[in-house]
Amino acid sequence: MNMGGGGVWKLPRPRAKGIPFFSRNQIATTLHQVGVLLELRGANPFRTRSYFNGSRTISTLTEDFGEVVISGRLMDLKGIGKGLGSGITNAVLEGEWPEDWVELFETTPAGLIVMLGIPNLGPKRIKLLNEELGITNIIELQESCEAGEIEDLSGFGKKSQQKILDGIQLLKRFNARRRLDIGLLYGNALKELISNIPKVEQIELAGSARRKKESIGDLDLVVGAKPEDHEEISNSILSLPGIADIKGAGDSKISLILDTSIFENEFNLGNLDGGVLDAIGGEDYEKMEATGTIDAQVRIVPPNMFPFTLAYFTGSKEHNIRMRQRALDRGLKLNEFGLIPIAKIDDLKGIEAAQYSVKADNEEDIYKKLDLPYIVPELREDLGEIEAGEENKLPELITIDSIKGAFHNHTNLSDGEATLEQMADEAQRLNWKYLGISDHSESLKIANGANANDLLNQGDIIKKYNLTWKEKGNDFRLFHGVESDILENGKLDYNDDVLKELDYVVASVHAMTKWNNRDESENTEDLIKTIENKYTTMLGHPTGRIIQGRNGYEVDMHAVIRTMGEMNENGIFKAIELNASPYRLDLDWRLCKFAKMCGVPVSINPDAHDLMGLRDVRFGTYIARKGWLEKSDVLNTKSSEEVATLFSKRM
DNA sequence: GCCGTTTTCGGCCCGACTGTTTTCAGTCG
Repeated sequence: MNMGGGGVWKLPRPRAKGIPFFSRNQIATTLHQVGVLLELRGANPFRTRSYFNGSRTISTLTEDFGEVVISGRLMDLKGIGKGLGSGITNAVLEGEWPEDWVELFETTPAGLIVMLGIPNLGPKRIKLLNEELGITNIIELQESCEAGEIEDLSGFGKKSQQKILDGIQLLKRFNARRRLDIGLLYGNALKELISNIPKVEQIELAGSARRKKESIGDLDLVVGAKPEDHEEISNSILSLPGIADIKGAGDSKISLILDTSIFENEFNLGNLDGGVLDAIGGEDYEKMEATGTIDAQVRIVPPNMFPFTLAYFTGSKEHNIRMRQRALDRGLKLNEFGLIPIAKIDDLKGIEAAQYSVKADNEEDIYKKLDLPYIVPELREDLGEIEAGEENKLPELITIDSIKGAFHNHTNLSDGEATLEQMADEAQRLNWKYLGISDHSESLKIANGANANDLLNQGDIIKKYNLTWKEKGNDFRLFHGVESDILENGKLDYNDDVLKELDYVVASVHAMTKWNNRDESENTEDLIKTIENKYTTMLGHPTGRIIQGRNGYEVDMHAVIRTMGEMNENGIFKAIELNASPYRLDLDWRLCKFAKMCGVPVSINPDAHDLMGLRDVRFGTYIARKGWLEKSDVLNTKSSEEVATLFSKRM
């Protein structure tokens, strides 16, 4: 879902074909945007929150959204009341947006929305800047800062003016967030350095990096140590290498800016697929990342508080709200210092009250005290994990060691760096039992797509290798596939005589411009046609998004997955890719759970273009875990015999 | 705007930090 970032916000136009006039994604996005616009108007924060909650409810709905609206069950959903309910129903059934929403969109300068991306600048101060100085976009804001006009405003000063300027630079460079792989690189490097400081008893990465979000804002680390050692540890942290700047250093919190000198070895992004590199800014991006920085917050707490602080700063905010509420229901108060019986503390607050906290040796203890089994960080998003915990139905999440191979990989036959042999060797070094080779297909000229002859030749070579390995008793094989471009009307590259020779086909969209310029229903129809093609085995990078680079094309992925689920039910094997490249992580984790529910196997594919690329499956595994997937939900945990059987289940 | 109910309006998570301010508002997580 496009929650903002680039571009001007516009209310979507109704679909020409009639009811439902708007899709789930359109409604969810609109609700979110109305919420943001209301914030910029200074509306009641609880009112704005109800729009955000409504957006969330609708985007995570597992039922068919149109049907829920048409059958009049919309207002049965928790968080959708009279106001939102009637507005949405009218939009979906009549094709008309509520007047007050239209007014919000028409009268709010789009630049104000972009300004929200500047760190430490929120809706209230943006509103003030707009009203007092007439600022409507980032360019005017920057000019105003440089002219020194901001510091004279009430509530602002020299420091805020400089902070805004710094923030604008940050926003321009990184869109204010960083990809998971980058965040983990910095986060683990800092964790390692701090763990070597004497008297540090515990250290853990918290925040969205620990929850394995696809992108993260800044790093949070929690350190446990005796109070008398805090000052010494704090000083040691401040003298670590890799610190570009110190933003603040208090008793319990240190705020740092890290740069790439934190890494012992040269900063290296690895080999990227040309299309991905272009989408993210080409060589300019590589240069920017090599000279990049990231914010980090380190909190130092006594060991007895460590589990509470860790849980608190791991989040998510939504999960924490539920946990706090759960504590309140039991006469307890949960915060970053402890889990405290309310009856005991009178007016004591914060750290003072924490002396009465119940004891917890680790996070498990906190969950236990609130009558829940331990919930792993990846699941802490308030997307059903608390309910599942109550019923003891939490999933047993997949781990990297159950991966037996992967199916979307390129060789130098198309745009890969390594040969078939090198890729096979590397897969065996990883202890995999099989590797799927799927080079680009003929019509993708830009990626040196293979012609039919070369592709069939590759198949012959693969057969020979497989035979040799079998004779030697080597438990490894290659599967021969192709990453076929999706053509007009869901057609694949090559004719049937070629396709039938392959073990499998990964069907992927590459003509992004065309797919971006069509509406959701057209794209959805074409994807469904592709899936219904006899030779399509799995859908590659389902939406085509590049994290921090571009949004995916509009598509009703629920409908696509539902179709795949029906086909699987009827004995026809169709899988969906979770592209494990940290630049993609597409299928989105929010949809993994839905695929699982529909019985659609997920294939965690690295989309490797060189040997190192194969190791990207770990990012895919993180996201699969975040998406509630268990070993049995993932195709590439199966044995090669099982895979071969599944691939043969065509129409 | 939603929810729940003591059914018609009050509560909605809560604390730290920052940069302003001279006791607090805004932002963040």
